[in-house]
Amino acid sequence: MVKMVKRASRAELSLGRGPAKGRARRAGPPPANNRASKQTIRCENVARILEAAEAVFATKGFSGATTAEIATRAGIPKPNLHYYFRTKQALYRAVLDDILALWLDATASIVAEAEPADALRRYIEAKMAYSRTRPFASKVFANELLHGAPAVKGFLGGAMKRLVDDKAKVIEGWITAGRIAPIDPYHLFFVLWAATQTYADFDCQIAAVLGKKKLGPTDFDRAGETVATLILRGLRLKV
Amino acid sequence: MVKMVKRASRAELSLGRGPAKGRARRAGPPPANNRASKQTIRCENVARILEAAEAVFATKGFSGATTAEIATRAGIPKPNLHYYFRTKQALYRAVLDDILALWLDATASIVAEAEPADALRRYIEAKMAYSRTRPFASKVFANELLHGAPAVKGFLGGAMKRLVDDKAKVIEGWITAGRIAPIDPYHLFFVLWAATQTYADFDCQIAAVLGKKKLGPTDFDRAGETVATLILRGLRLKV
DNA sequence: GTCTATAGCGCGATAGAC
DNA sequence: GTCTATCGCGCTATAGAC
Repeated sequence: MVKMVKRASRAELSLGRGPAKGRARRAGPPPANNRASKQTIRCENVARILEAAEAVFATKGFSGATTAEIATRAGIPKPNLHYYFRTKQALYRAVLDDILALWLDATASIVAEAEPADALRRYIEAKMAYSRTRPFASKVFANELLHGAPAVKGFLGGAMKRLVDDKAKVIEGWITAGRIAPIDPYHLFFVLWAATQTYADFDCQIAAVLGKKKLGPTDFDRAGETVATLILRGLRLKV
Repeated sequence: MVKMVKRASRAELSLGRGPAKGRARRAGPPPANNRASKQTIRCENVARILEAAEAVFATKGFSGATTAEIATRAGIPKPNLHYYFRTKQALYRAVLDDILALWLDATASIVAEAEPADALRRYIEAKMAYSRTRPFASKVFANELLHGAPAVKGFLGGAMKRLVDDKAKVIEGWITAGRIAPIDPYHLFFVLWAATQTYADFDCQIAAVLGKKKLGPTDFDRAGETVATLILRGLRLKV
């Protein structure tokens, strides 16, 4: 199994969406004084490659994506891509690593002390916002899951399971306290994920059925409102 | 299976190859009538290829799938596959055609005269049953949508849109009659699709989070119960 | 660090004997 | 109708000049 590499340089890339979690910097050769511009170039190129790769992997899948297309989209020659990421597989892993961090963050509002209706509404809004602003991330993840999650199985059964176990306890606490109606907390999460991510993953189907060419902000607003209404009522909470 | 046989004859037509002379192939029941046995062999082979192709396309995606693997899984030599389906693309289209028919059938219970709670519960159970018994079909369709639905865009904006327009009117009728609480009928369908298909498409994620190796019948039962409960309560119906 | 040119090879598709 | 043997394209990845 390939070890995670080049994590350090990605910390400050993330395209300005949300605060980057503090990560250890690269433990490489000590930087000389006038390396600044070179490092900047490297960071910029890596960022552009990762952004291009996310888009191409999202629309073509892993096997359908070509390093040539990623390089073209990133505006760099193809061999340079292989200079920054030795293999297509390594580039894919790097893209996925970025996405996994996003996924863990979204549950932040689900805590025992919160008002259940507020917490769930905020969670749905946060997930729906990801679907709107980071559709490629959602699609790359969906594609990975569809094919059996070869690269993220460890994550799913590890960090992700622990997080959901934790949040499921919060939900159970709310049920025991009579603050929400009884429900299976795990399946509640599965439904929430599905209902929000479907607007990113299967946007073309939703747009086609709605008779539109593309989903717009109002579609996402209406979607979020519908999901929140169904779930809150479904837990016998005041909408 | 009946559908596959039907599709087989359609594939025969589209191939435009006339009947040719030859003899029986592998070991099996001796032919009572030359013509009939040839057709039987053709139907059987086409059915086996379609079944194998659905599984391989589901787990590998279109580009990740190889005709060699499909042929091996179907138990026939690779060139024979190209004899029945001239190109990989044509085989993929044939697999999709089978799946689209399934998708349209599922809404049968949603009719104005029905009791809303019964109709919706039956719909959820039907969709969940597809996720359990035809996971490959769901995955192939999901994969197609993820990549922008190049092969089924016409279907989505055509037959599928008309069907959903129709069923949405039924839902609206229920709302106007005060039989269910107000909701956007289109987004209700999107949530229902997402919540049920996620158990086929992303089964590995759900299994991993539940700490299991694979989803079993009881998982699907519990999932269906949770989805039905959330939706029925979400429409202020008695569970 | 950058990029041209190309090696190496897996894959879809076919020719042609049986 | 079946199957062996193979072709040629397009892809990942690299060697080596600048």
